[in-house]
Amino acid sequence: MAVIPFRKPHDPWAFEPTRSGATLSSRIVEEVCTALFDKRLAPGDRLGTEKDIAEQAGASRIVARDALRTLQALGVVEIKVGAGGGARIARGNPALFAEALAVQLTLAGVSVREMMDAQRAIETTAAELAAENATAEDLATLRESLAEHEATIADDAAYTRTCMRFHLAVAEASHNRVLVAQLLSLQHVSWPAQNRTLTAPVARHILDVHRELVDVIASRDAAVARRLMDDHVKMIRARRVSEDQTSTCC
Amino acid sequence: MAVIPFRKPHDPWAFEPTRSGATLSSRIVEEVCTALFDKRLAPGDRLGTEKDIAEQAGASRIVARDALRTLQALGVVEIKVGAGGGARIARGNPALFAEALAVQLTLAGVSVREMMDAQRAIETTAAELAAENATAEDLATLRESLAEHEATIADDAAYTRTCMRFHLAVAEASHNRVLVAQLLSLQHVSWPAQNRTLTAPVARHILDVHRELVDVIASRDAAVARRLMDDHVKMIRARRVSEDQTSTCC
DNA sequence: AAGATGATAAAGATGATATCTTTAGTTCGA
DNA sequence: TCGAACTAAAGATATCATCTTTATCATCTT
Repeated sequence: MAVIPFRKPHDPWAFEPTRSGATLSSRIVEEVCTALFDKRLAPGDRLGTEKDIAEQAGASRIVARDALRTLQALGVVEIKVGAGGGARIARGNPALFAEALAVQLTLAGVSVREMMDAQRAIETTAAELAAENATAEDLATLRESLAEHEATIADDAAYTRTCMRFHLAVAEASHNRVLVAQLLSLQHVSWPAQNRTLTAPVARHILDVHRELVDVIASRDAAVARRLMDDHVKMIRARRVSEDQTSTCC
Repeated sequence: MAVIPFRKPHDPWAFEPTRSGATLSSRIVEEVCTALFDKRLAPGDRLGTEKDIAEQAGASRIVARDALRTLQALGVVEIKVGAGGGARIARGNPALFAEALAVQLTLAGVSVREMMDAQRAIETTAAELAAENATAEDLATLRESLAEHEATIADDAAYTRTCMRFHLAVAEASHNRVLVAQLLSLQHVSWPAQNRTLTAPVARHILDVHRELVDVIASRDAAVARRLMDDHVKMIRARRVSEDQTSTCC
C-alpha cells in the first residue's frame, strides 16, 4: 500500500479488513479520535494545515478536507483560516453535542412521554446535586432568573424561554457537566412545542415552585430539592402529554 | 459550520442571499437539519447525488461533498456509492451518537464523579420505568443475562461486559429510547477503565443485587426498583472514584 | 426449445487527485 | 495606525479510479 499509515507499522490492526476497507478520510478521523482518547492529543493542540495533514497521510488535500469536515462536525477540531491557522483540537462544546442528540432523537421519533421521563431523570438528580454543590454565585444567578420570571410572566414565549434558562441554571448549579449537556439536548428537542396551555394561573404556579426550589437549594436540602423537582417535572410532563394528544388526535 | 441553529420556524430561506460568515456547505447542512426538525424529511428520504445537491445549491461538487461529510458525521445521512446510490436520510444510530458524546466528555475532561452521578440519574429512572413497563420478553432477556453472569463470573473482563449488558437490558426494559441512548453513551465513555477492584466477593455481591433487581422488576414495584438501583450505582460510584484517585495521585 | 443460471459490459455514483481562483485572516513594515 | 504581503481555507473545474447496480447475452440444464 502506497499510503503512509498514521499508525505505526507494528500495529497488528493496521491491515484488518474493516480498516483497509474504510476510506482514507475515515482512517484519518479514527486516528485523531484514537489519539484523543489515548491523551496523545489535548484541546489546543495543533493538527496543522490541510496540506500538512494530506502530506502526513500520503493523500491529497481533498482527503484531508473530508476528514476535517467530519472532525469539525464531531466537535473534535476547530478550523481557522489565515496565517497560523489550520486545525486545532477544540475545547468541549456541549451545545454541539446537544444538537447531535437532538438529531438522533428526532430520527428515532421518540415520544413526548419518553422525552419527559428522561428529563425527569436528569433534572431530579440535578436539583439534588445543586442543593449539595451550589455556590453563592449559583444562587445569585438563580435569584436573577426569578426576577426575570416576574418581568416576562405576561409574555408566553419569553416566559417559556425564562423557564428553560432557569432549569438549565439549576443544572449548572449542580456542577455536573454531563447533566448540563444532557439537559441541553433534551431542551433542544422539546423546545418547539412548548408554549401552549400556558395560562396565567399555570405561570404563577410555576413561579411559586421555582421560588420554593431556589429556597430549598439554598437551604442545602437535597432530598426535598429532588422531590420538589420530581413533582414539578411530572406536572410539566402531564401538560406536554395532553398537548401532544390534542395535537395528534384531531 | 458544524454548529447548526435549527430553530427558525419562520425563516423563509428560499430567497435568502448569501449570509456573510457562513460557508456554502454549512447552509446546506442547516437546510437539511431544519427540514428534518420540521418533519419535511424523514428517515429513508433520498437527498440525491452529490451532483444533484451541488446543482440545487448552485455550487460545485466540493461544497456538496463538504456538506454531506458533515451530515454523515452527525448521523443525519447515509451515503452509498454506485448506481442508484447517493445520500439518504439515515435511521437513528445510537452508537454514532454515543461516540460523539464520548468525544465531548473527553474534551471537556469530565470527572468520574460527574459521570457516575449522571449514570445514577439515568439508571434509577430506567429501573423505575422497567418495573412499570417490562414485558415478559424483557424479563426473559434479563434472566438470560443472569445466567450469563454465572457463566462468566470467573473472568473479570467477560463479567464486566456481562454486567454492562445487564444494565443496558434494564434500560431497554424501560422502553424509553432516550434513556437507552444516554446510558449507551455513558457506558461508551466509562468502558475502558472498568475492570479493576473486581474481586470475587464483589462479583458475587453484584450478582446478588442484579438477581434481586430482576425479581423486583418482575413484581412491578417501581419504588423499590429505583431504590435498589440507586444503592447499586452508588456502590459502583464509590468503587470508581476510589479507582480514579489511586490512579491519579500516585 | 424454453427457461434458468452465469459471465460480461455499460452506466451511474462516490472516492480520490491535481490545479486553479477567490476570500478571509495574520503578520509585519512604513 | 494603516496597508501590503503572506498564509491558509473556501470554492471551482477537470479527470481518473473504484465500486454497484442493471441489463444483456451466452451457456447450461431440463
